[in-house]
Amino acid sequence: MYMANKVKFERDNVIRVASHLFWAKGFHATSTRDLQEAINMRPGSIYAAFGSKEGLYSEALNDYTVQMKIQIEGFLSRYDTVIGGLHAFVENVIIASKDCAPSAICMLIKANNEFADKSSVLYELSLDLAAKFELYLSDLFAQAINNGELNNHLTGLEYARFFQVQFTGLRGYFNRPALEPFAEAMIKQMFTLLKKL
Amino acid sequence: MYMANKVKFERDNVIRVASHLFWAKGFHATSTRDLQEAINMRPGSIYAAFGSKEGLYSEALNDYTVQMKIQIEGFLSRYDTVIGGLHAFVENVIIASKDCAPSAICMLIKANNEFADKSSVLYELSLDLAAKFELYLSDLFAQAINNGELNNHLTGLEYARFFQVQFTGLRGYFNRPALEPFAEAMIKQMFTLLKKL
DNA sequence: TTTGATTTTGAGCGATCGTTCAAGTTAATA
DNA sequence: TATTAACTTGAACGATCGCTCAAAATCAAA
Repeated sequence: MYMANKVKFERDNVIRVASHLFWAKGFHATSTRDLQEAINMRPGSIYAAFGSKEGLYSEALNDYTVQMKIQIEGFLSRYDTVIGGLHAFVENVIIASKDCAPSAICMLIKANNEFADKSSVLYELSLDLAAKFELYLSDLFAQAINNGELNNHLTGLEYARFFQVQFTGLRGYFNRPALEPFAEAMIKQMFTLLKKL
Repeated sequence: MYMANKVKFERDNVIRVASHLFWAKGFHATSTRDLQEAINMRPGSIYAAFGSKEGLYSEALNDYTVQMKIQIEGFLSRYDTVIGGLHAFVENVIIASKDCAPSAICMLIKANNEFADKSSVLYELSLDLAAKFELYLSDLFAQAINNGELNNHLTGLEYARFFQVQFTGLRGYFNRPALEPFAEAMIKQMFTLLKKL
C-alpha cells in the first residue's frame, strides 16, 4: 500500500497570506510573481495546488469571510449582548485594527466593486459570499430581538441590511486618513440609530 | 502669424467616454487598447494629449466629480428644498440610472479602493477630489440649515459626513441585483434619520 | 539501499501590457 | 499653390503578464 507524499507547504497559512495580499492590492494589481514571493512558492506548485490565479483568489476570498465570522464570534463570546459584541467588533475593525489590516475596506466589497462589470466567476462568488454573510448577520439580529436587545418592529434580515449599509459606509468613509477623530462618535451614532429603528 | 492647427477630436467628449470605461472596469483592468477602441484614437494621439494612462485617468476622474455636481445642481433647481433635491438625486442614482450608469458604485469610491495600498498620485487625487466634494456638500447642508429644513444641532459638515456614509453604504449594498425592491424604502429611511439627527 | 509516485523547481512560453516615434496626413499661412 | 508646423497613424519596443512543463528533488514503501 502506497501513501501519497505529504504536501510541503501549510495550505491554510498560504491562503491567509495570499488573502492579505489580494485584499491590499486587489485582484488585477496583484501579479502572480507578487504572490510567489509572498507565499514562497514557485509557479508550478501554486498551479498544482490552486489551478489558477482565480482559483487562489477564490480560496482567499472564502477564507476572508471565514476569518471575519471567527472574529465576530470572538467578540460575541466576550460581551453579554449581541449588540454589544457587534459594537465592539465594528469599533475594532474601523479604529483598532486600522493600521494592521491590509485595507480599511471589506475584501468582499472590494471584490464586488472590482468585478462588477463582467460576468466573471469571481463576481458570482462575491455575490454568493455576501448573501451568506447577510444570512449569518440576520441570525445574529434575530437573536438580539429574541433577547430583547432590539424591538421587533423590524425583522432580523432588515436589521442586518441596515447594519451592512452603515458598516460599509463607515469603512469606506474612514478609509481616508485624518478622519479618525470622528470615527468613534459616528459608530456610536450608528448603534444609537439601530436601536431606535 | 501662424495659428495652431485645431485639435481634431473633441476633448471633453473623449474624456467623458474614457471616464465611463474606467468607471466600469477600474484603472488596472482597463487596457490602453480598450481605451483606443472606445475613444477612437491611436496611441500617439492619446499620449500627445494626455501624457499617459494615468494622465487620462486623472482627467476622467476629475470630470466625473464635475458631472456629479452638475447633476446635483440640476435636481436642486427642480425642487423647492435642498433636502428634496438631494433625495431625488439619491433616488435617481440608486434606482433610476441603475441600468444605464457604468457602475452602481461611485467612481471616487472605486478609485479610493483601488489605489488605497500604494502612495500613487491617483490615490492622492481621489483623496483630494473627495475632500472637495465633501466641502461642496457641507455648503449645501449649511443652506438647508439656514432654510430651516434641518435643525442646527449639527453643522453642515457633520450632516455632509452622515450623508456620505449613508449614500456610499447604500450604493455599495444595492450594487447587488435582486435587492432593488428595498432600495426606495431604505433611501426614505436615510432621509428620515437625517432629519432626526 | 533501491524504487517510484509525488512534489518542487525555475527557465521560459506566447500574449498582452504601457508606451514610443518615424512616417504620413492635415490645414492654415505665405 | 507651395510651405510648414501641428496632428494622426500604427508598427513595434522592452517589460511584464498568467501560466506550462521537463527536469530535479523528495520521501514512503519495498
